[in-house]
Amino acid sequence: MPNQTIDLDRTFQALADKSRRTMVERLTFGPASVSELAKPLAMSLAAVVQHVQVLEACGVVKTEKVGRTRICRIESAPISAAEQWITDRRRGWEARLDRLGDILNEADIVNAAATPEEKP
Amino acid sequence: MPNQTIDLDRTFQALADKSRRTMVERLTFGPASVSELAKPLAMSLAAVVQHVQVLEACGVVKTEKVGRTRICRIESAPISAAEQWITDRRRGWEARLDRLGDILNEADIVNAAATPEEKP
DNA sequence: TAGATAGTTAAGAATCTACTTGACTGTAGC
DNA sequence: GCTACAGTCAAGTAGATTCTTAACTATCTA
Repeated sequence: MPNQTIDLDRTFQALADKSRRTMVERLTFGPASVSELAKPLAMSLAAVVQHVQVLEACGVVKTEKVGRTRICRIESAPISAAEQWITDRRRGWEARLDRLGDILNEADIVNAAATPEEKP
Repeated sequence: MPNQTIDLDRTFQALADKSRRTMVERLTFGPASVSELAKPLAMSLAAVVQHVQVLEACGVVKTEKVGRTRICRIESAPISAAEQWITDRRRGWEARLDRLGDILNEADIVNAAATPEEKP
C-alpha cells in the first residue's frame, strides 16, 4: 500500500485508547520495538501486538522487522490530519464567537449611549 | 456536574465517528436542535439522540431544552484538549526529526569534506 | 382540545473492541 | 544443536457501540 488514504474514523479511534496513546507518546522520542512499547503496559505481549496492528492499520505507525524484533516508528500524516480537522473546526467556531462578541459589544455601546444613566 | 474532567479517551472516541463529526461540524456554525443535526444523516432520530448523548457525555457539546426542542452548542474545552495532546506529540517528534536532520547534515558535510571527488 | 411536532425511553440485534490463554515460528547466542 | 527470546496466530470471552423499532411524553398550533 503506497500511501493509504487517511481515515479520520480509524485515526481518532486509534487515539481513543490510553494504552495506544502511551505507545504513540513513547514513539515520539524515537523508534522502539514491540516489547519496549509493552514495558509500561499491564497486559500480555499478544495484546500489545494487537494494539500495534490497530496503529498500523490507520497508518499512525509503520513497522519493520529487523531480525526477530519489530521496530515501530511514528508516521506523521494521519495524526496531522486529525489535528488539522480539529484545528479547522476550532478556527470556525472561534471566528463565529468573535463575530458574536463584536455584535454584542456594539449592542452594548449602542445601549450605553441610549441609556447612560445607571452605573453600579 | 460543574466542569467534568476532560477524558481524552471519550473525546477521541466521540470524534471517531463520521456522523458525530458531521454534527460537530454543523455546530461549528452555531447552535442547532437535534432534528436540525439529524437532517443530513441517514438514520432514525432516536439514533441521533444517542449520538448527541455521546457528545454530551464527553463534554464536547452542551444542550439545553427550550420548549419541546433541545438546543445543542459546542463546548471548546474537550476538543481543545484533544487538539493539544496531538500538538504536543507532533512538536515532540518534529523536534527530534530536526535534531536528527542536523546530525545527518553535519555528517554529510564531514563526509563531503572527506571525499570531495564524486559529484553526479 | 385535537393533532402534529420534537424528542425520549426501552429493548433487542449485529457488530466491534480489548483483552485472555496456549500453541507455534523464526532468530540469536552459547 | 539447544535454549531463550521476540513476536505471531487462533480461538474464545466479556463488554461496549451503533443502530433498529415501538411505545411514550411533552409542547406547540390551529
